[in-house]
Amino acid sequence: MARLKHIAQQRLEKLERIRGQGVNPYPHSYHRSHTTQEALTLYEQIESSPQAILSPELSLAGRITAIRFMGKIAFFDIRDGSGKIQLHFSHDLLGKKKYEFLHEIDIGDIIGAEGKLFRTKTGEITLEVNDFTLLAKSLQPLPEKWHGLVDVEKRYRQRYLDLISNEELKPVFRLRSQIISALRLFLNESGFIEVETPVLQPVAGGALARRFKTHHQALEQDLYLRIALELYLKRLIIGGFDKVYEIGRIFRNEGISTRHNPEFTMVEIYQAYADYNDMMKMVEDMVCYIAREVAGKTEIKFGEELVKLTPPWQRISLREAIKERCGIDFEDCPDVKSLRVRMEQSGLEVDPNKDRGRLIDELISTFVQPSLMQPTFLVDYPVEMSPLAKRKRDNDRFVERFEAFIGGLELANAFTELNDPVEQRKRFHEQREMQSAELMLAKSGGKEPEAEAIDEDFLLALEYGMPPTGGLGVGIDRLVMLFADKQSIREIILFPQLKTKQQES
RNA sequence: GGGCCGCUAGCUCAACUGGCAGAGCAGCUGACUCUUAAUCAGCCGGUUACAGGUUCGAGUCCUGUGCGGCUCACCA
Repeated sequence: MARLKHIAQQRLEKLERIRGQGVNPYPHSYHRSHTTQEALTLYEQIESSPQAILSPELSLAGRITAIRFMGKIAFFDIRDGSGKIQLHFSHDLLGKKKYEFLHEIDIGDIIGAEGKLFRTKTGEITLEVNDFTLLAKSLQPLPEKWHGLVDVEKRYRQRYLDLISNEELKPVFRLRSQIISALRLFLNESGFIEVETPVLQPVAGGALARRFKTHHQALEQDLYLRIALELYLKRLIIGGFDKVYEIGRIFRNEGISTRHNPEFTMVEIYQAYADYNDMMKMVEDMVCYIAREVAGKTEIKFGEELVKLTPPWQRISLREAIKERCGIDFEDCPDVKSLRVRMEQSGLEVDPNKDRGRLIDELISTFVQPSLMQPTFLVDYPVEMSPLAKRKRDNDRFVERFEAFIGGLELANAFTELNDPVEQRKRFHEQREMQSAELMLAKSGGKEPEAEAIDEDFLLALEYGMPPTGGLGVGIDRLVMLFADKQSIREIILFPQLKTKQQES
Protein backbone atom coordinates (compact mmCIF):
# COMPACT_ATOMS: atom_id res chain seq x y z
CA MET A 1 0.00 0.00 0.00
CA ALA A 2 1.37 3.35 -1.03
CA ARG A 3 0.01 5.25 1.93
CA LEU A 4 -1.16 4.40 5.37
CA LYS A 5 -4.88 4.37 5.94
CA HIS A 6 -6.06 7.82 6.78
CA ILE A 7 -7.52 7.14 10.20
CA ALA A 8 -4.64 5.01 11.42
CA GLN A 9 -2.30 7.79 10.32
CA GLN A 10 -4.19 10.30 12.43
CA ARG A 11 -4.08 7.98 15.40
CA LEU A 12 -0.33 7.57 15.06
CA GLU A 13 0.00 11.34 15.09
CA LYS A 14 -2.06 11.47 18.29
CA LEU A 15 0.18 8.82 19.76
CA GLU A 16 3.22 10.98 19.10
CA ARG A 17 1.55 14.03 20.64
CA ILE A 18 0.70 11.97 23.72
CA ARG A 19 4.27 10.79 24.06
CA GLY A 20 5.41 14.38 23.48
CA GLN A 21 3.51 15.35 26.64
CA GLY A 22 5.48 12.79 28.61
CA VAL A 23 2.51 10.41 28.89
CA ASN A 24 3.06 6.68 28.35
CA PRO A 25 0.19 5.51 26.13
CA TYR A 26 0.76 1.89 27.17
CA PRO A 27 1.41 1.78 30.94
CA HIS A 28 2.15 -1.54 32.63
CA SER A 29 -0.80 -1.90 34.96
CA TYR A 30 -3.76 -0.21 36.51
CA HIS A 31 -5.52 -0.96 39.75
CA ARG A 32 -9.28 -1.01 39.36
CA SER A 33 -11.39 -1.23 42.47
CA HIS A 34 -14.59 -2.47 40.80
CA THR A 35 -15.88 -3.83 37.53
CA THR A 36 -18.51 -1.70 35.83
CA GLN A 37 -21.19 -4.15 36.91
CA GLU A 38 -20.00 -4.09 40.53
CA ALA A 39 -20.03 -0.30 40.46
CA LEU A 40 -23.65 -0.17 39.27
CA THR A 41 -24.72 -2.68 41.91
CA LEU A 42 -22.82 -0.78 44.59
CA TYR A 43 -24.56 2.49 43.77
CA GLU A 44 -27.98 0.88 43.81
CA GLN A 45 -27.22 -0.47 47.28
CA ILE A 46 -26.09 2.95 48.43
CA GLU A 47 -29.31 4.51 47.17
CA SER A 48 -31.53 1.95 48.84
CA SER A 49 -29.75 2.09 52.17
CA PRO A 50 -31.67 3.89 54.94
CA GLN A 51 -28.70 6.01 55.98
CA ALA A 52 -27.48 8.65 53.61
CA ILE A 53 -24.14 7.26 52.47
CA LEU A 54 -21.98 8.95 49.90
CA SER A 55 -20.38 7.11 47.04
CA PRO A 56 -16.83 6.07 47.84
CA GLU A 57 -13.99 6.87 45.50
CA LEU A 58 -13.69 4.09 42.90
CA SER A 59 -11.53 3.29 39.96
CA LEU A 60 -12.94 1.66 36.84
CA ALA A 61 -11.36 0.64 33.57
CA GLY A 62 -12.51 -0.40 30.13
CA ARG A 63 -12.71 0.26 26.44
CA ILE A 64 -14.34 3.47 25.26
CA THR A 65 -17.34 2.67 23.09
CA ALA A 66 -18.90 6.13 22.72
CA ILE A 67 -17.88 9.76 23.18
CA ARG A 68 -20.26 12.69 23.54
CA PHE A 69 -18.67 16.10 23.96
CA MET A 70 -20.86 19.00 25.12
CA GLY A 71 -18.48 21.91 25.30
CA LYS A 72 -17.02 21.97 28.78
CA ILE A 73 -18.38 18.59 29.78
CA ALA A 74 -18.22 15.21 28.12
CA PHE A 75 -19.84 11.80 28.50
CA PHE A 76 -17.94 8.62 27.60
CA ASP A 77 -19.20 5.05 27.69
CA ILE A 78 -16.71 2.40 28.72
CA ARG A 79 -17.16 -1.35 28.57
CA ASP A 80 -15.35 -4.09 30.46
CA GLY A 81 -15.90 -7.83 30.74
CA SER A 82 -18.87 -7.36 33.04
CA GLY A 83 -20.83 -4.65 31.27
CA LYS A 84 -20.70 -0.92 30.69
CA ILE A 85 -20.96 2.35 32.52
CA GLN A 86 -21.07 6.02 31.66
CA LEU A 87 -18.29 8.42 32.64
CA HIS A 88 -18.77 12.14 33.13
CA PHE A 89 -15.87 14.54 32.62
CA SER A 90 -16.08 18.24 33.37
CA HIS A 91 -13.65 21.02 32.66
CA ASP A 92 -14.22 22.50 36.10
CA LEU A 93 -13.33 19.32 37.97
CA LEU A 94 -10.43 18.13 35.81
CA GLY A 95 -8.76 21.44 35.06
CA LYS A 96 -7.87 22.82 31.68
CA LYS A 97 -4.85 20.66 30.91
CA LYS A 98 -6.40 17.29 31.77
CA TYR A 99 -9.67 18.20 30.07
CA GLU A 100 -7.89 19.16 26.89
CA PHE A 101 -5.98 15.89 27.00
CA LEU A 102 -9.37 14.21 26.51
CA HIS A 103 -9.17 15.29 22.89
CA GLU A 104 -6.29 12.89 22.33
CA ILE A 105 -8.55 10.04 23.46
CA ASP A 106 -10.56 8.07 20.87
CA ILE A 107 -13.32 5.53 20.73
CA GLY A 108 -11.59 2.19 21.11
CA ASP A 109 -8.96 3.37 23.60
CA ILE A 110 -8.70 1.64 26.95
CA ILE A 111 -8.76 4.00 29.92
CA GLY A 112 -8.90 3.91 33.68
CA ALA A 113 -10.95 6.51 35.55
CA GLU A 114 -11.27 7.46 39.21
CA GLY A 115 -14.13 9.27 40.84
CA LYS A 116 -17.47 9.03 42.62
CA LEU A 117 -20.75 7.69 41.38
CA PHE A 118 -23.84 9.80 40.87
CA ARG A 119 -27.07 9.67 38.94
CA THR A 120 -27.60 12.02 35.99
CA LYS A 121 -30.76 14.03 35.38
CA THR A 122 -31.87 11.34 32.99
CA GLY A 123 -31.32 8.71 35.68
CA GLU A 124 -28.19 6.94 34.53
CA ILE A 125 -25.63 5.86 37.10
CA THR A 126 -22.43 7.63 36.08
CA LEU A 127 -18.89 8.05 37.34
CA GLU A 128 -17.93 11.67 38.00
CA VAL A 129 -14.32 11.48 36.91
CA ASN A 130 -11.76 13.47 38.83
CA ASP A 131 -8.78 11.78 37.18
CA PHE A 132 -8.19 9.35 34.34
CA THR A 133 -5.33 7.41 32.78
CA LEU A 134 -4.84 6.24 29.24
CA LEU A 135 -4.14 2.50 29.46
CA ALA A 136 -3.88 1.58 25.78
CA LYS A 137 -4.15 3.68 22.66
CA SER A 138 -6.13 2.14 19.80
CA LEU A 139 -4.86 2.75 16.28
CA GLN A 140 -7.73 1.20 14.35
CA PRO A 141 -11.29 2.50 14.03
CA LEU A 142 -13.95 0.31 15.61
CA PRO A 143 -16.97 -0.90 13.63
CA GLU A 144 -19.99 1.35 13.70
CA LYS A 145 -21.78 1.67 17.04
CA TRP A 146 -25.30 1.29 15.70
CA HIS A 147 -25.24 -1.70 13.35
CA GLY A 148 -22.14 -3.31 14.80
CA LEU A 149 -20.10 -5.67 12.67
CA VAL A 150 -22.35 -7.53 10.24
CA ASP A 151 -20.01 -8.89 7.57
CA VAL A 152 -19.96 -12.61 8.38
CA GLU A 153 -16.49 -13.25 7.04
CA LYS A 154 -15.04 -10.37 9.03
CA ARG A 155 -16.87 -11.52 12.16
CA TYR A 156 -15.14 -14.90 11.99
CA ARG A 157 -11.73 -13.69 10.86
CA GLN A 158 -11.60 -10.86 13.40
CA ARG A 159 -13.66 -12.39 16.17
CA TYR A 160 -12.30 -9.85 18.68
CA LEU A 161 -14.11 -7.11 16.72
CA ASP A 162 -17.25 -9.20 16.71
CA LEU A 163 -16.95 -9.53 20.49
CA ILE A 164 -16.32 -5.82 20.95
CA SER A 165 -19.18 -4.61 18.82
CA ASN A 166 -21.87 -7.26 19.15
CA GLU A 167 -22.96 -7.48 22.76
CA GLU A 168 -25.11 -10.57 22.29
CA LEU A 169 -22.07 -12.66 21.40
CA LYS A 170 -20.31 -13.01 24.73
CA PRO A 171 -23.23 -14.79 26.42
CA VAL A 172 -23.04 -17.52 23.76
CA PHE A 173 -19.46 -18.32 24.64
CA ARG A 174 -20.11 -18.04 28.36
CA LEU A 175 -22.85 -20.58 27.82
CA ARG A 176 -20.39 -22.85 26.04
CA SER A 177 -18.07 -22.63 29.02
CA GLN A 178 -20.93 -23.34 31.45
CA ILE A 179 -22.04 -26.38 29.48
CA ILE A 180 -18.56 -27.87 29.65
CA SER A 181 -18.33 -27.07 33.37
CA ALA A 182 -21.68 -28.70 34.03
CA LEU A 183 -20.65 -31.73 32.03
CA ARG A 184 -17.47 -32.09 34.08
CA LEU A 185 -19.35 -31.64 37.30
CA PHE A 186 -21.87 -34.32 36.32
CA LEU A 187 -19.18 -36.83 35.39
CA ASN A 188 -16.92 -36.09 38.35
CA GLU A 189 -19.86 -36.43 40.73
CA SER A 190 -20.67 -39.78 39.14
CA GLY A 191 -17.20 -41.05 39.98
CA PHE A 192 -15.51 -40.64 36.60
CA ILE A 193 -11.91 -39.62 36.22
CA GLU A 194 -10.91 -37.13 33.55
CA VAL A 195 -7.88 -38.15 31.50
CA GLU A 196 -5.84 -36.87 28.61
CA THR A 197 -4.69 -39.13 25.80
CA PRO A 198 -2.45 -38.45 22.79
CA VAL A 199 -3.57 -36.07 20.07
CA LEU A 200 -0.64 -37.15 17.92
CA GLN A 201 -1.07 -40.82 17.12
CA PRO A 202 0.87 -43.26 14.96
CA VAL A 203 -2.44 -44.87 13.94
CA ALA A 204 -5.55 -42.71 14.10
CA GLY A 205 -8.42 -45.07 14.81
CA GLY A 206 -11.80 -45.23 16.50
CA ALA A 207 -13.80 -43.74 13.63
CA LEU A 208 -14.06 -43.74 9.88
CA ALA A 209 -12.79 -40.38 8.74
CA ARG A 210 -9.99 -38.88 6.69
CA ARG A 211 -7.08 -37.89 8.87
CA PHE A 212 -4.64 -35.01 9.11
CA LYS A 213 -1.07 -36.13 8.67
CA THR A 214 1.96 -34.57 10.28
CA HIS A 215 5.56 -35.49 10.92
CA HIS A 216 7.74 -35.68 13.98
CA GLN A 217 11.32 -34.65 13.18
CA ALA A 218 13.23 -36.29 16.01
CA LEU A 219 11.34 -39.57 15.77
CA GLU A 220 11.57 -39.42 11.97
CA GLN A 221 8.03 -40.69 11.87
CA ASP A 222 4.68 -39.66 10.41
CA LEU A 223 1.95 -39.06 12.94
CA TYR A 224 -1.77 -38.39 12.61
CA LEU A 225 -4.08 -36.07 14.50
CA ARG A 226 -6.65 -38.12 16.35
CA ILE A 227 -10.08 -38.69 14.81
CA ALA A 228 -11.58 -40.18 17.97
CA LEU A 229 -10.74 -40.72 21.62
CA GLU A 230 -11.99 -44.27 21.73
CA LEU A 231 -9.02 -46.58 21.43
CA TYR A 232 -6.86 -44.91 24.07
CA LEU A 233 -9.70 -44.62 26.56
CA LYS A 234 -10.38 -48.33 26.18
CA ARG A 235 -6.72 -49.00 26.97
CA LEU A 236 -7.38 -47.21 30.26
CA ILE A 237 -10.43 -49.37 30.95
CA ILE A 238 -8.16 -52.35 30.38
CA GLY A 239 -5.64 -50.76 32.72
CA GLY A 240 -8.24 -50.71 35.47
CA PHE A 241 -9.74 -47.23 35.50
CA ASP A 242 -13.36 -48.31 35.55
CA LYS A 243 -14.90 -44.93 34.76
CA VAL A 244 -12.99 -42.57 32.50
CA TYR A 245 -13.76 -39.67 30.24
CA GLU A 246 -11.93 -37.20 28.09
CA ILE A 247 -13.08 -33.87 26.73
CA GLY A 248 -10.90 -33.15 23.78
CA ARG A 249 -10.34 -31.79 20.35
CA ILE A 250 -10.84 -34.16 17.44
CA PHE A 251 -9.57 -33.49 13.92
CA ARG A 252 -11.26 -34.77 10.80
CA ASN A 253 -10.05 -33.93 7.34
CA GLU A 254 -13.49 -33.75 5.77
CA GLY A 255 -15.82 -31.14 4.35
CA ILE A 256 -16.77 -27.98 6.21
CA SER A 257 -20.40 -27.04 6.72
CA THR A 258 -22.79 -25.41 9.16
CA ARG A 259 -22.55 -28.59 11.23
CA HIS A 260 -18.89 -29.49 10.66
CA ASN A 261 -15.62 -27.82 11.59
CA PRO A 262 -12.31 -29.61 10.88
CA GLU A 263 -11.51 -29.51 14.59
CA PHE A 264 -14.27 -30.02 17.07
CA THR A 265 -14.74 -31.03 20.68
CA MET A 266 -16.04 -34.37 21.86
CA VAL A 267 -16.48 -35.99 25.18
CA GLU A 268 -16.07 -39.73 25.25
CA ILE A 269 -17.09 -41.66 28.33
CA TYR A 270 -16.32 -45.29 29.16
CA GLN A 271 -17.76 -47.26 32.01
CA ALA A 272 -16.71 -50.80 32.86
CA TYR A 273 -19.45 -53.36 33.58
CA ALA A 274 -22.04 -51.19 31.80
CA ASP A 275 -23.81 -51.70 28.47
CA TYR A 276 -25.56 -49.44 25.99
CA ASN A 277 -28.76 -49.42 28.03
CA ASP A 278 -26.82 -47.90 30.90
CA MET A 279 -25.28 -45.38 28.53
CA MET A 280 -28.72 -44.40 27.23
CA LYS A 281 -29.80 -43.60 30.73
CA MET A 282 -26.60 -41.65 31.25
CA VAL A 283 -27.19 -39.47 28.17
CA GLU A 284 -30.68 -38.61 29.36
CA ASP A 285 -29.49 -37.76 32.85
CA MET A 286 -26.45 -35.88 31.64
CA VAL A 287 -28.27 -33.67 29.13
CA CYS A 288 -30.98 -32.89 31.69
CA TYR A 289 -28.40 -32.12 34.33
CA ILE A 290 -26.66 -29.70 31.96
CA ALA A 291 -30.00 -28.15 30.99
CA ARG A 292 -30.89 -27.48 34.60
CA GLU A 293 -27.43 -26.05 35.32
CA VAL A 294 -27.24 -23.69 32.33
CA ALA A 295 -30.88 -22.98 31.50
CA GLY A 296 -32.61 -23.73 34.80
CA LYS A 297 -35.18 -25.89 33.01
CA THR A 298 -35.43 -28.96 30.81
CA GLU A 299 -37.46 -27.38 28.03
CA ILE A 300 -35.53 -25.39 25.47
CA LYS A 301 -36.26 -23.58 22.26
CA PHE A 302 -34.33 -24.70 19.20
CA GLY A 303 -35.28 -22.93 15.99
CA GLU A 304 -39.05 -23.29 15.66
CA GLU A 305 -39.19 -26.23 18.04
CA LEU A 306 -39.80 -26.50 21.74
CA VAL A 307 -37.62 -29.41 22.80
CA LYS A 308 -38.51 -31.35 25.95
CA LEU A 309 -35.45 -32.99 27.44
CA THR A 310 -37.14 -34.76 30.33
CA PRO A 311 -36.55 -38.53 30.29
CA PRO A 312 -37.42 -41.03 29.11
CA TRP A 313 -36.59 -40.21 25.53
CA GLN A 314 -38.22 -42.04 22.69
CA ARG A 315 -36.45 -45.24 21.62
CA ILE A 316 -36.94 -46.53 18.08
CA SER A 317 -35.15 -49.36 16.39
CA LEU A 318 -33.16 -48.11 13.45
CA ARG A 319 -34.68 -50.69 11.14
CA GLU A 320 -38.25 -49.74 12.11
CA ALA A 321 -37.51 -46.03 11.86
CA ILE A 322 -36.29 -46.38 8.29
CA LYS A 323 -39.04 -48.78 7.28
CA GLU A 324 -41.71 -46.46 8.65
CA ARG A 325 -40.48 -43.43 6.79
CA CYS A 326 -39.53 -44.75 3.36
CA GLY A 327 -40.80 -48.30 3.23
CA ILE A 328 -37.36 -49.80 2.82
CA ASP A 329 -36.51 -52.70 5.11
CA PHE A 330 -32.78 -53.09 4.76
CA GLU A 331 -33.01 -56.59 6.14
CA ASP A 332 -34.78 -57.55 2.93
CA CYS A 333 -31.62 -56.45 1.15
CA PRO A 334 -28.81 -58.35 2.87
CA ASP A 335 -26.03 -57.17 0.54
CA VAL A 336 -24.89 -53.89 -1.01
CA LYS A 337 -26.21 -54.68 -4.45
CA SER A 338 -29.77 -55.48 -3.49
CA LEU A 339 -29.99 -52.47 -1.19
CA ARG A 340 -28.67 -50.21 -3.91
CA VAL A 341 -31.28 -51.55 -6.34
CA ARG A 342 -34.01 -51.12 -3.73
CA MET A 343 -32.98 -47.52 -3.09
CA GLU A 344 -32.85 -46.74 -6.78
CA GLN A 345 -36.36 -48.12 -7.12
CA SER A 346 -37.43 -45.55 -4.55
CA GLY A 347 -36.01 -42.84 -6.78
CA LEU A 348 -32.83 -42.17 -4.80
CA GLU A 349 -29.57 -41.32 -6.49
CA VAL A 350 -27.12 -43.82 -5.09
CA ASP A 351 -23.36 -43.43 -4.91
CA PRO A 352 -21.98 -46.67 -6.44
CA ASN A 353 -18.90 -46.52 -4.16
CA LYS A 354 -20.88 -46.76 -0.95
CA ASP A 355 -20.95 -49.97 1.02
CA ARG A 356 -24.08 -51.28 2.71
CA GLY A 357 -23.41 -49.50 5.99
CA ARG A 358 -23.04 -46.17 4.27
CA LEU A 359 -26.18 -46.72 2.25
CA ILE A 360 -28.08 -47.30 5.45
CA ASP A 361 -26.45 -44.20 6.85
CA GLU A 362 -27.79 -42.30 3.86
CA LEU A 363 -31.28 -43.61 4.56
CA ILE A 364 -30.97 -42.34 8.13
CA SER A 365 -29.85 -38.86 7.21
CA THR A 366 -32.34 -38.51 4.35
CA PHE A 367 -35.48 -39.95 5.89
CA VAL A 368 -35.08 -40.23 9.63
CA GLN A 369 -32.73 -37.64 11.08
CA PRO A 370 -34.52 -34.46 9.88
CA SER A 371 -37.71 -35.48 11.69
CA LEU A 372 -36.06 -36.23 15.02
CA MET A 373 -36.70 -32.92 16.74
CA GLN A 374 -37.63 -34.28 20.17
CA PRO A 375 -34.91 -36.31 21.90
CA THR A 376 -34.83 -39.74 20.31
CA PHE A 377 -32.60 -42.80 20.48
CA LEU A 378 -32.16 -44.79 17.31
CA VAL A 379 -31.12 -48.21 18.54
CA ASP A 380 -29.58 -51.38 17.15
CA TYR A 381 -27.41 -50.76 14.12
CA PRO A 382 -26.29 -53.28 11.50
CA VAL A 383 -22.94 -54.80 12.34
CA GLU A 384 -21.14 -53.50 9.24
CA MET A 385 -21.69 -49.89 10.33
CA SER A 386 -20.08 -50.38 13.71
CA PRO A 387 -16.77 -52.25 13.86
CA LEU A 388 -16.16 -51.45 17.52
CA ALA A 389 -19.55 -52.44 18.91
CA LYS A 390 -20.64 -55.77 20.32
CA ARG A 391 -23.26 -57.89 18.59
CA LYS A 392 -26.75 -58.04 20.01
CA ARG A 393 -27.42 -60.87 22.40
CA ASP A 394 -30.22 -62.30 20.24
CA ASN A 395 -29.34 -61.22 16.70
CA ASP A 396 -25.81 -61.30 15.40
CA ARG A 397 -26.55 -59.19 12.32
CA PHE A 398 -27.00 -56.20 14.65
CA VAL A 399 -24.90 -54.54 17.32
CA GLU A 400 -25.86 -52.90 20.58
CA ARG A 401 -25.49 -49.34 19.48
CA PHE A 402 -27.55 -46.18 19.63
CA GLU A 403 -27.35 -42.65 18.37
CA ALA A 404 -29.18 -39.82 20.12
CA PHE A 405 -30.83 -37.06 18.09
CA ILE A 406 -32.24 -33.75 19.26
CA GLY A 407 -33.43 -30.92 17.05
CA GLY A 408 -32.45 -32.93 14.00
CA LEU A 409 -28.83 -32.95 15.19
CA GLU A 410 -26.90 -36.13 15.82
CA LEU A 411 -25.74 -35.56 19.34
CA ALA A 412 -24.42 -38.81 20.76
CA ASN A 413 -23.21 -42.19 19.65
CA ALA A 414 -22.75 -45.11 21.99
CA PHE A 415 -22.43 -48.84 22.18
CA THR A 416 -21.78 -51.87 24.22
CA GLU A 417 -18.10 -52.12 23.43
CA LEU A 418 -16.70 -55.11 21.64
CA ASN A 419 -14.22 -56.79 23.97
CA ASP A 420 -13.57 -60.04 22.12
CA PRO A 421 -10.05 -59.50 20.72
CA VAL A 422 -10.34 -62.19 18.06
CA GLU A 423 -13.56 -60.76 16.70
CA GLN A 424 -12.22 -57.24 16.94
CA ARG A 425 -9.27 -58.22 14.78
CA LYS A 426 -11.63 -59.82 12.28
CA ARG A 427 -13.82 -56.72 12.12
CA PHE A 428 -10.83 -54.44 11.62
CA HIS A 429 -9.72 -56.60 8.72
CA GLU A 430 -13.18 -56.63 7.17
CA GLN A 431 -13.35 -52.89 7.52
CA ARG A 432 -9.99 -52.48 5.85
CA GLU A 433 -10.97 -54.72 2.99
CA MET A 434 -14.11 -52.70 2.33
CA GLN A 435 -12.05 -49.59 2.50
CA SER A 436 -9.39 -50.69 0.05
CA ALA A 437 -12.06 -51.92 -2.35
CA GLU A 438 -13.55 -48.49 -2.12
CA LEU A 439 -10.19 -46.86 -2.69
CA MET A 440 -9.64 -48.93 -5.80
CA LEU A 441 -12.96 -47.69 -7.11
CA ALA A 442 -12.32 -44.10 -6.17
CA LYS A 443 -8.77 -44.06 -7.48
CA SER A 444 -9.79 -42.25 -10.63
CA GLY A 445 -11.06 -39.46 -8.41
CA GLY A 446 -7.48 -38.45 -7.72
CA LYS A 447 -7.62 -38.86 -3.96
CA GLU A 448 -4.51 -40.27 -2.35
CA PRO A 449 -5.29 -43.89 -1.68
CA GLU A 450 -4.16 -44.67 1.83
CA ALA A 451 -5.95 -47.37 3.75
CA GLU A 452 -6.02 -46.97 7.51
CA ALA A 453 -3.52 -49.15 9.32
CA ILE A 454 -4.80 -51.50 11.95
CA ASP A 455 -3.97 -50.50 15.50
CA GLU A 456 -2.07 -53.62 16.57
CA ASP A 457 -1.11 -52.04 19.85
CA PHE A 458 -4.81 -51.66 20.71
CA LEU A 459 -5.53 -55.25 19.70
CA LEU A 460 -2.71 -56.42 21.95
CA ALA A 461 -4.23 -54.46 24.81
CA LEU A 462 -7.63 -56.10 24.17
CA GLU A 463 -6.00 -59.52 24.31
CA TYR A 464 -5.14 -58.90 27.96
CA GLY A 465 -8.88 -58.71 28.61
CA MET A 466 -11.25 -55.75 28.73
CA PRO A 467 -14.25 -55.95 31.02
CA PRO A 468 -17.67 -55.57 29.43
CA THR A 469 -17.91 -51.83 28.89
CA GLY A 470 -20.35 -49.18 27.80
CA GLY A 471 -18.93 -46.32 25.74
CA LEU A 472 -20.49 -43.00 24.80
CA GLY A 473 -19.42 -40.06 22.66
CA VAL A 474 -21.14 -36.69 22.68
CA GLY A 475 -20.39 -33.83 20.30
CA ILE A 476 -19.92 -30.80 22.51
CA ASP A 477 -20.27 -28.31 19.67
CA ARG A 478 -23.67 -29.64 18.73
CA LEU A 479 -24.75 -29.68 22.34
CA VAL A 480 -23.81 -26.00 22.49
CA MET A 481 -25.68 -25.31 19.23
CA LEU A 482 -28.73 -26.84 20.81
CA PHE A 483 -28.59 -24.85 24.05
CA ALA A 484 -27.52 -21.63 22.32
CA ASP A 485 -30.21 -22.06 19.66
CA LYS A 486 -27.72 -21.55 16.83
CA GLN A 487 -28.09 -23.19 13.43
CA SER A 488 -24.42 -22.88 12.47
CA ILE A 489 -21.45 -24.44 14.24
CA ARG A 490 -19.43 -21.33 13.37
CA GLU A 491 -21.56 -19.31 15.75
CA ILE A 492 -20.45 -21.38 18.72
CA ILE A 493 -16.78 -21.87 17.81
CA LEU A 494 -14.72 -18.76 18.54
CA PHE A 495 -12.37 -19.15 15.61
CA PRO A 496 -13.96 -21.36 12.95
CA GLN A 497 -11.69 -22.65 10.22
CA LEU A 498 -11.58 -20.34 7.18
CA LYS A 499 -9.34 -20.35 4.18
CA THR A 500 -6.36 -18.04 4.58
CA LYS A 501 -6.76 -14.81 2.71
CA GLN A 502 -3.79 -13.38 0.85
CA GLN A 503 -2.45 -10.24 2.51
CA GLU A 504 -2.96 -7.18 0.35
CA SER A 505 0.16 -5.32 1.41
C1' G B 1 -15.38 -30.97 -5.02
C1' G B 2 -20.69 -29.54 -7.43
C1' G B 3 -24.90 -25.90 -7.58
C1' C B 4 -27.01 -21.08 -6.19
C1' C B 5 -25.99 -16.21 -4.11
C1' G B 6 -22.73 -12.28 -2.41
C1' C B 7 -18.16 -8.81 -2.37
C1' U B 8 -19.19 -0.53 -3.39
C1' A B 9 -15.36 4.58 1.92
C1' G B 10 -12.71 2.16 8.48
C1' C B 11 -18.22 0.23 9.57
C1' U B 12 -23.61 -0.15 7.82
C1' C B 13 -25.84 0.47 3.25
C1' A B 14 -27.69 3.29 -1.67
C1' A B 15 -26.74 3.99 -6.99
C1' C B 16 -33.64 2.38 -12.23
C1' U B 17 -33.38 -0.75 -18.51
C1' G B 18 -25.10 0.52 -18.97
C1' G B 19 -24.71 7.44 -18.52
C1' C B 20 -20.69 12.48 -13.46
C1' A B 21 -19.94 6.65 -7.31
C1' G B 22 -23.67 8.71 -2.80
C1' A B 23 -25.70 8.72 2.48
C1' G B 24 -25.44 7.68 7.79
C1' C B 25 -21.90 6.39 11.47
C1' A B 26 -16.56 6.81 12.46
C1' G B 27 -12.49 10.60 11.56
C1' C B 28 -10.84 16.08 11.22
C1' U B 29 -12.14 21.65 12.31
C1' G B 30 -15.51 24.82 14.97
C1' A B 31 -20.06 25.81 18.53
C1' C B 32 -22.29 23.80 22.95
C1' U B 33 -21.77 22.52 31.25
C1' C B 34 -26.75 16.40 32.04
C1' U B 35 -25.66 13.73 27.02
C1' U B 36 -26.70 8.62 25.78
C1' A B 37 -27.92 6.66 17.81
C1' A B 38 -26.51 13.99 21.52
C1' U B 39 -27.34 18.30 18.33
C1' C B 40 -25.67 22.22 14.72
C1' A B 41 -22.04 24.13 10.73
C1' G B 42 -17.98 22.87 7.56
C1' C B 43 -14.22 19.29 5.76
C1' C B 44 -11.57 14.66 4.61
C1' G B 45 -12.36 9.75 2.97
C1' G B 46 -13.09 5.11 -3.31
C1' U B 47 -8.09 0.69 -8.01
C1' U B 48 -16.72 -0.50 -6.76
C1' A B 49 -12.57 -7.99 -4.29
C1' C B 50 -8.84 -9.05 -8.44
C1' A B 51 -7.58 -9.90 -13.88
C1' G B 52 -9.34 -9.67 -18.69
C1' G B 53 -13.34 -8.71 -22.40
C1' U B 54 -17.77 -6.15 -24.86
C1' U B 55 -19.06 -0.84 -25.37
C1' C B 56 -18.50 6.03 -27.24
C1' G B 57 -19.15 4.89 -21.97
C1' A B 58 -19.09 -0.71 -17.05
C1' G B 59 -20.32 -0.73 -9.83
C1' U B 60 -24.08 -2.49 -13.48
C1' C B 61 -23.20 -6.95 -19.22
C1' C B 62 -19.60 -11.40 -20.46
C1' U B 63 -15.23 -14.73 -19.08
C1' G B 64 -11.70 -16.20 -15.50
C1' U B 65 -9.56 -15.94 -10.41
C1' G B 66 -9.90 -15.08 -5.03
C1' C B 67 -12.65 -15.07 -0.50
C1' G B 68 -17.32 -15.73 1.98
C1' G B 69 -22.63 -17.46 2.77
C1' C B 70 -26.33 -21.22 1.84
C1' U B 71 -26.83 -26.05 -0.07
C1' C B 72 -25.44 -31.07 -1.98
C1' A B 73 -21.55 -34.63 -1.48
C1' C B 74 -18.01 -36.50 2.51
C1' C B 75 -18.41 -36.87 7.74
C1' A B 76 -19.95 -36.37 13.62
